[in-house]
Amino acid sequence: MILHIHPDGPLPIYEQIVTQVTFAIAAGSLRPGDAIPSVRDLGHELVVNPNTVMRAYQKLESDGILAARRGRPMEVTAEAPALCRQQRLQIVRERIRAALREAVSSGLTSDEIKRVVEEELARARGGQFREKR
Amino acid sequence: MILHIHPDGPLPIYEQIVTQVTFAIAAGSLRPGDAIPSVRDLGHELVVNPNTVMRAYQKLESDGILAARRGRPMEVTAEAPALCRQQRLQIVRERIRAALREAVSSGLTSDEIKRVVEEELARARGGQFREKR
Amino acid sequence: MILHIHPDGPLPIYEQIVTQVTFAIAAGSLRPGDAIPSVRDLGHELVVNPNTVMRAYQKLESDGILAARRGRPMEVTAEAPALCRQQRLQIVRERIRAALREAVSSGLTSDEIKRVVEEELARARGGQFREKR
Amino acid sequence: MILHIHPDGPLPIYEQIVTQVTFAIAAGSLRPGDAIPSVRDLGHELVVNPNTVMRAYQKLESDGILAARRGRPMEVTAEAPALCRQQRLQIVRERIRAALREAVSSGLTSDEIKRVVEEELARARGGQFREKR
DNA sequence: GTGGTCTAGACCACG
DNA sequence: GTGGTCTAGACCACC
Repeated sequence: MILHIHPDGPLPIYEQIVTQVTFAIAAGSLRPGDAIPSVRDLGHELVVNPNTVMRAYQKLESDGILAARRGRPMEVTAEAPALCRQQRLQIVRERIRAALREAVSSGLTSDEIKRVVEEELARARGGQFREKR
Repeated sequence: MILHIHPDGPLPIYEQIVTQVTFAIAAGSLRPGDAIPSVRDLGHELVVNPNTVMRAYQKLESDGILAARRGRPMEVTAEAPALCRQQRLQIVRERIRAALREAVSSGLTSDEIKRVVEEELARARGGQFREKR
Repeated sequence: MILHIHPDGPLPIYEQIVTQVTFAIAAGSLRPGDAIPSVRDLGHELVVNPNTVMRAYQKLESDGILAARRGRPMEVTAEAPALCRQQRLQIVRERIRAALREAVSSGLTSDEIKRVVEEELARARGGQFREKR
Repeated sequence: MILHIHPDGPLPIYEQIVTQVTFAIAAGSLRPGDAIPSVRDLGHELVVNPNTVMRAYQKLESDGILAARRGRPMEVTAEAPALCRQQRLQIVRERIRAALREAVSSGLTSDEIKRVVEEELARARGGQFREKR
C-alpha cells in the first residue's frame, strides 16, 4: 500500500490517509481480509506520528471499512469494497460539483468554464502517473 | 451587493466574502469608485462577526482591490477589475484542477470522470439562478 | 452540567463523558441550542486532559448530537433529544440483557436470578441520590 | 467441557474462559478431580491463542480452582465447587448491580427500567438453550 | 476566546 | 507484537 502525504496541504493528514485508503479499497488494490500496516509501521513509513495514523484508522473503523480484533492487525472488512466505491464516487462528485458551482457563480460564461474543464481534464489525465506535487 | 454566506461550509467565512467580492468586481456588478458597505453594516447583514468582515476587507485591501480613505467608506480601486478578472480565472482553474486530480487519483476511469463532469456541469448551469442550499 | 468521572473504572474516560452527556440530553437537562462547556473548561473541571474531552465531543458530533460552528462553543443539535433518548434505551437495554444472559448461562435458577434482580433493583433505586463510588 | 467464546465481544477472551469454567464447576458439570484439556488442546478447539488459554488457567490456579501437578493435566481442586458457587453469585450480582445503577443514572423512570428488566428476563430465559449469536 | 490538528511519549490490555 | 487510552504541550485557523 503506497500512500502520498502532503504534510503542508490544506487537508489534515489523517483525512488524507482516510481517503487514500478508501480509494485503494475502491480500486481493488486492498481487498477484504487484507491486513493493513500497523499504526507504528505506517507512521514510520509516512514520517507521521502513529497517533495520527490511529486517528485515520479509527475513522475507517467507525465507517465499517476496517475491523480491529484484539491483538491482531486491523483488516479490511467484507463490506468495505462496496462502501468505498460508493464513498469514492460521492467524494469525487461532491468536489467536482463544488468547483463547478463556484465557476458558474463567478460569472464566467459556460464556454469559458468548459474550456478550463477540458484543459484541466487533459492535464490531470496526463499527470496520472507523475508525482502530484 | 448581494453575498451568500454558508456559515457551516468548509470554506472560512472571510474567504467566502473575499472571493464573492472578487467575482462581483470581475463580473462588473461592482465598479471602480463604488463604495462598499461598512464592516459593521455588512456584518449585520450577513449575520457574521464584524471582525470576520474586517479580515476579508483587509485581504482585499492588501491585494489592491479595495482602498480605504480616512473617514470614508472603502471603495473599489481603478485597478480592481483587471486584477479580479485575473484572479477569478486563477481561482476557478485551481479548484477545478484539484477536483480533477483527485478524481484521477481515485482510480475512477476517464469515462466515469467525464460522465460525472458532464452531469455536474449541467446541474451547475441549471442551478445558476437558484439558491444552492 | 454535572458529570461524575471514575478515572480508574473499566470504561475509558471519554466514553463516560459521551454516555453522561447523552443521558443528560435524553433526560432533558441539556436542551437543543444549549452551549456545552469548552473542552478546556470541562477538562479543567473534571481534572482531565482537554484532548480527552475533545475526543468525547468529536464522537458526539459524529453522532449528530453536538454541532460545532467555527469559533463558537459546541451546542446541542435539534435532533439530539430524539437520538439520545433512543440511544439511552438501547444502551441500558443492552447492558441489562448482557447481565441477565450471563446470569442464566451461569446455571443459577430463575428464582435465584429474580431474587438478585429484586435486591439490586431496590438497592439501585435507593442509591439514586447518593454518590455511587 | 463446552465453552462458547465470542472473540469480538467486549470481554477479554481469557476472562470469558475463566468465568465459563467457574460457572461449569459451580453448576456441577465439572467436578473435583476432573482433568481439564491441555492449553494446547483447548486453544486449538476454541481457535484461540494458547497463551490466552494459559492466562485463564493461571488465573484459575491462583484462585485455587485448578491445580497443576507435574507432568499431568491440571485438574479441578476439591475446594473448587464451594469457591465457584460463591464467585458465581458474586459475579452475577455485580454485573446486574452495575447494569441497574447505570439504568437509574440514565434518568429512566423506575417503571421504564422494570419493564426492560421484565422483557429481557423473559428473553434471556427463553434463549437459555439457544446459541446467543 | 473557540475548536482542530499534530507531536511526543507514556502506560495498559490483549494475544 | 498489536491497538487503546491518556497526558502534555504546541501551533493553527477562525471569530
